[in-house]
Amino acid sequence: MARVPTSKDVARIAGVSQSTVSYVMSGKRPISARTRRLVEDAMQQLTYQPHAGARALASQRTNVIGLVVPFRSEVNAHGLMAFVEEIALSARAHDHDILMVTADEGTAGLQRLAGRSLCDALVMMEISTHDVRVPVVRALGVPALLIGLPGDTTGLHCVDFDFETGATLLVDEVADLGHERACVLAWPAGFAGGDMNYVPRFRGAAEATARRRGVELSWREVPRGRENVDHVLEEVLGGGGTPPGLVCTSQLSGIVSGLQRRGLRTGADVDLLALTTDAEAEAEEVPVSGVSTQPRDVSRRAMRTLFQLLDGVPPQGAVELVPAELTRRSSSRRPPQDAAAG
Amino acid sequence: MARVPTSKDVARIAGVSQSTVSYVMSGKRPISARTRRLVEDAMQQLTYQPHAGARALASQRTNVIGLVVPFRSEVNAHGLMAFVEEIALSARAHDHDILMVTADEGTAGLQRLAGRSLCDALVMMEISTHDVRVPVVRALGVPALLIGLPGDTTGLHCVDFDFETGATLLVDEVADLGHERACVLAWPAGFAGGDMNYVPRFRGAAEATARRRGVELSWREVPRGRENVDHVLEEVLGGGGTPPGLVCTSQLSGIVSGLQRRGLRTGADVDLLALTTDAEAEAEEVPVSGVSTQPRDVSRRAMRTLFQLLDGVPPQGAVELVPAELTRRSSSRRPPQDAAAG
DNA sequence: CTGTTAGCGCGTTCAC
DNA sequence: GTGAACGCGCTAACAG
Repeated sequence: MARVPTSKDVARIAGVSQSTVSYVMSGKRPISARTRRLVEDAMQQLTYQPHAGARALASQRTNVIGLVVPFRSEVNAHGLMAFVEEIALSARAHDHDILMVTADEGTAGLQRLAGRSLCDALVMMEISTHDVRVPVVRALGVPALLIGLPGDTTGLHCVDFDFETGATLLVDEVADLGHERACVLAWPAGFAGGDMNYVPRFRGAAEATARRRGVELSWREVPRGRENVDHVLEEVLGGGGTPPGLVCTSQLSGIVSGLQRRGLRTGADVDLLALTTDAEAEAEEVPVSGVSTQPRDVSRRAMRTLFQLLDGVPPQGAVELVPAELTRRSSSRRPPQDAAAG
Repeated sequence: MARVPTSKDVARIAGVSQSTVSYVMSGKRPISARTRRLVEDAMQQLTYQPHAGARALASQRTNVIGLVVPFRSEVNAHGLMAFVEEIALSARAHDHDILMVTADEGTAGLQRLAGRSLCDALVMMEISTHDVRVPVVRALGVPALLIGLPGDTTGLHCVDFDFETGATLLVDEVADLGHERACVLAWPAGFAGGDMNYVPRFRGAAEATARRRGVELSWREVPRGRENVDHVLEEVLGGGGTPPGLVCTSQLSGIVSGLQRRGLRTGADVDLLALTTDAEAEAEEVPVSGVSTQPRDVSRRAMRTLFQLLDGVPPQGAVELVPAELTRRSSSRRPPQDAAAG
């Protein structure tokens, strides 16, 4: 464990002054080719790396992004991992690192990260309508980016998936398939604390579209557990007659199993669409059609605007929605040409 | 965005010197009750928090642990999240934070974290037998803790699950159930890079136990995908007669579905045991018996010894294995009393 | 028990 | 185009 080389060592070996080394690194001043080579060679030779603490102290910038991770989230683990990985990758692409705090630290985590100057900016996910952390970040005055929409977005920067358009696409597809009835197998009542506003956003758009298309829409919350799934499916499908077009927003695999138990093949006996990630949709034995919530896209956009903020680019909008797209796989029939075109 | 208060401000308001403030915080010197109150009141009043960079510069300690996360891992996402969350929680319990780097940064990430003094120690997961990162951490001389065992553990500290005992428990259970044949539905050939030594460790112990118990053991690698699962199950179960006791080490849900497709009920028509996490085992419709790899336990032990290292406690052993336990759920019958006792 | 002082390693004015 | 000098906020010897 030999002593770590400092910029002073580099300067000595290169035969220049310490500040010259600094300018070679930052590029904030023109440096002659010869001097630059001398310095860079010295750095290589020593495998020099700047001390993060010293740099943070002098420059007031840590090159670290604080990320609040909701481990106890009810959304699927794969989706969460996708968010986090993509955020980490984006950060590295901008020469930043990620300091991770768990969401269950609540506001204390935020105050620590900001107050101790552990990071330059914050990223938070799973924002609820009345999220207690929101007023805190606002007051903190730290650059922040929220993934999800709080009720009041004033003074904030948010990125979220466009659930409204997602709902529209899904219900439109059900209508295009000729169904007179649609059923949304929806998030259970207390899902993720019961205060996620994408639920009413999705529902509002779904109902509006159903009205527009003359489709009868029923909204069924599906509690966890096999019995509950079976019970809801019995209510929805037990009456006989043509089953309604199904739109599933959570617990996809549980519902797919439930349909299997009833002897229904998705894409043949019943049309199933889902709001979920591509990965989850494709993991089912019969790949599921529907709208992807695109966690990676959302993360990328979030980080893009976050770095614009850090670079002093004037923010163009407080709220950014990632557009929804419908992907047809095998769990639903293909609509007739004319309907699809309409 | 007013100026952040410093310890100098605290000192001025408390009417003491800056170093006294420092000693109140660190407790490295006895402080009179009166002075302590003065200082703490001033801190409260200013909502003072020490500057992490400045502290790191002066103390040579960052209070940050670097964590290398293998996002692209083939092990299940839930298990990975459990590891990471538990590590984050343990870190906070010791007043440390987690700096996260992705495993695909390779050795570059390690050198950056260590070279720039971004953290005091490293935690790495998914260590393979000839992991290229291992010689690097060794050379770096940074306190490190590996979750998993490299081929050569000299000079390192490792924590892993006790796969040998796990295998023994599983095969013993199959024997206790009266089976003359056992079949391990094993990791596919190139799993996680094909160099994870828990595979041969598990296999060796499984085969030794089978020999000891007079059970005929077959080892079948199960490649991904429904067709592959079905194909292997056909080979294993197609011959008619009593099916062998099944031990599954990966792709549990795919295999459970495959058994379902063959009309076999686990726990009745066939005994199924698994090596997996409790969460995954209990997520199946018929909860699966077997041995849990205990990601949270492994993480906790890892962090415990890591902090002992950081606190200068002499390390008691280079390799620590988390003991295996068998949990009986519904996917396998209960062995007769006398056998279980044996 | 407390205050004084000298760094920690780097960024950034100034002079040259 | 370059170097000397100061400050960032905190810790830890050294005095008293």
